Amino acid sequence: MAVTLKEIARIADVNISTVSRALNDSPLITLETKEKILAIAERMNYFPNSLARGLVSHKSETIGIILPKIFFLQGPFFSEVLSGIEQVSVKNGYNILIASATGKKQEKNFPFNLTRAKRIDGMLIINEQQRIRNLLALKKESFPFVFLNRFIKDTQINCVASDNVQGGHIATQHLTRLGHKRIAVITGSLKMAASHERLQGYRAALEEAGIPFDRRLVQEGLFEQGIESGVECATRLIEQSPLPTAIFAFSDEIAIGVMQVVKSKGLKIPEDIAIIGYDNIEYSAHLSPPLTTISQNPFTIGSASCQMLIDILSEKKVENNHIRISVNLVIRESCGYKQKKRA
Amino acid sequence: MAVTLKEIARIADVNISTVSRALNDSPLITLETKEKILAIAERMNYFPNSLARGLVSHKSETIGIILPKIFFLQGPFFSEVLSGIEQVSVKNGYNILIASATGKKQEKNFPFNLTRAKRIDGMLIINEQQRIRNLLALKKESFPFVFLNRFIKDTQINCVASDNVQGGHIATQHLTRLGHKRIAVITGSLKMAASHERLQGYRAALEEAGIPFDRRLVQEGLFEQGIESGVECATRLIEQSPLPTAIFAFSDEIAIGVMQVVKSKGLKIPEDIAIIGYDNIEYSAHLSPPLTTISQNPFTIGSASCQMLIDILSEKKVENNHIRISVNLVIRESCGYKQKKRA
DNA sequence: CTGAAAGCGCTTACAG
DNA sequence: CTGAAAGCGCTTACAG
Repeated sequence: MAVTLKEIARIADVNISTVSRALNDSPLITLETKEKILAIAERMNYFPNSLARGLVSHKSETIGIILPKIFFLQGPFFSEVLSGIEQVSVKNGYNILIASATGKKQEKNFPFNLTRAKRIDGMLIINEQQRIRNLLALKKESFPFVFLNRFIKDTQINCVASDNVQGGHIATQHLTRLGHKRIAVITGSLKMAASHERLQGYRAALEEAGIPFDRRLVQEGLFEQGIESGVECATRLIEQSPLPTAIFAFSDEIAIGVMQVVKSKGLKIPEDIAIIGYDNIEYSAHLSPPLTTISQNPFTIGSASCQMLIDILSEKKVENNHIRISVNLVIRESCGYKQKKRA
Repeated sequence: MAVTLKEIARIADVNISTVSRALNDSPLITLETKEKILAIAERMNYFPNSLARGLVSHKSETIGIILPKIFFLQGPFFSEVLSGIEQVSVKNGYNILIASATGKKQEKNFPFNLTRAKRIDGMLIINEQQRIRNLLALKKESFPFVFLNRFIKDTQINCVASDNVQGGHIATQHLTRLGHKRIAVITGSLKMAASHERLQGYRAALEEAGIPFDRRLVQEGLFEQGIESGVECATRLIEQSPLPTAIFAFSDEIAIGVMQVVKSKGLKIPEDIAIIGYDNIEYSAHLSPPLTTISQNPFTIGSASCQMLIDILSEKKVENNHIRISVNLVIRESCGYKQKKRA
């Protein structure tokens, strides 16, 4: 029923190894036989059984994407990362297998359930919480992988991540340059490396501007809570006196919550309080006032990590295995850039 | 190097077929030998080579997800669908392979490149534009698949989709019940079935309310353009006289654009013009005024379709192979529900 | 350049 | 209940 090498060999009246050579562009075959065989294969709609092929070649031509939790799939950030991965993988003839590390069984068996099943050639791990122990197990098996969205100190481990330190830095610098001195910050969970790194950039920028760090201006929010979290934290900040003159939110969604609180108190943005966000979500340009923010490049995180993995799989030299993806400052109106310039 | 049945058999001092039986819970084995073998397998961190297993069992335990374009990955809708698929597939021990139908080669070879490669057992096709011809080819190969997010008339083809007719209907009905007679509508591309179906619901609701259909109140927008498209179409609508008293946008993003235009003209929402959206994106609750909208259930679309496919793969009876996922009306303030009730 | 054979790591009838 | 053998559909040394 299924079209196999055997079937094609029978029709072409050659051995199956000859058919295999024709299909694999082997030099060990005359152009004539090759063309005859390819014509037959095409006519029969032949496609190789990738299981059989993989069993002998030890390659599946598939990249595994390891996700922490399903909820990570939500939000435009991950979608963009996935798009980047997808573009590079398709271009290089690789398939993508989504393997969530969710569930007790999966977690217990990770990574052997994946490395030994031979279904994937390498993996891209998107997992803030991934236990280092697991990564070392992978390393010991010398299974190719790239860790996304967070840097591991171990230089043996390949990483691609957004430059959060830079992001925290340029956002804060933008505010200090506009003359702000009391700059509050609303982080994501302090369990996440991203929060710490951005905070590090924030402190560096303060120091450069000669502004002492004030712990009371730091509120710990939650990325998952988004707007709600922004409302809560901003409410606490607004009770302080003197008021902060600027608030740096570690996500645009948090910033949206902040804007709601600030406006509801009758304060003007940016005149009374400047606000800067992080992520440049689509809606941020349509807020009132349009939100100044940091734009990450999730697509590039995806494409760069996938390219690195494919380079490793094809045994190309990888010059730099700790790639930091730059972020950009997107200036709109919530920090009053234009106004100050004119003044 | 790799742990195989052979290796385990050698250590347990039995034949590899006995090892296979132990691992596969076969009744043809004594509890004693089974336990001995399982202990060894666990200690050695054995996991079966899924390629070899699949080659003989003719099952890959993998579900393919076919996407039209990478850009489809963006937006919360698809992410939710994917989450639903993921939850059901993980629970049933299935992996997910993402196979984009993008690229000339892929498009030309679809679906044989997938069905014949034996990498997947069935597929979920998320593809508004997917050519019917391809679906028939799949059907002819009797390859299991479910078509998502659109209904195909052919009852032989399994479909799971949002009830767009219902959505168009209840949104419009909400407006007619509030007394509106001039209800404009901004669709998505009329090339998309979703637009037509919602329009069908819109017309049905008008008819029920005894309101004649007026072609001039229908503007064709573009889902991809979102806010921009809403701005454009609303601008055209606002030039009409008499003005529509309500605007039904086929996406929340379009509705956001509409709100901007309406406000910029000095018109009040909902007093001068009521606005209703579609999708219930996260931000819609935080607009001013909060947007009344239709919420779809993308997670359920994903989980229901995946369950249907798995039922088919496990040869369970599928009672209904055309599943329509209901939508809900989310009443907020942009149509002035509360106000009218009080008045 | 082509063919015959071995083998990738499994499962599953077939003997016993 | 266990083992020996065949076979899934390929690739790739080894002969010729």
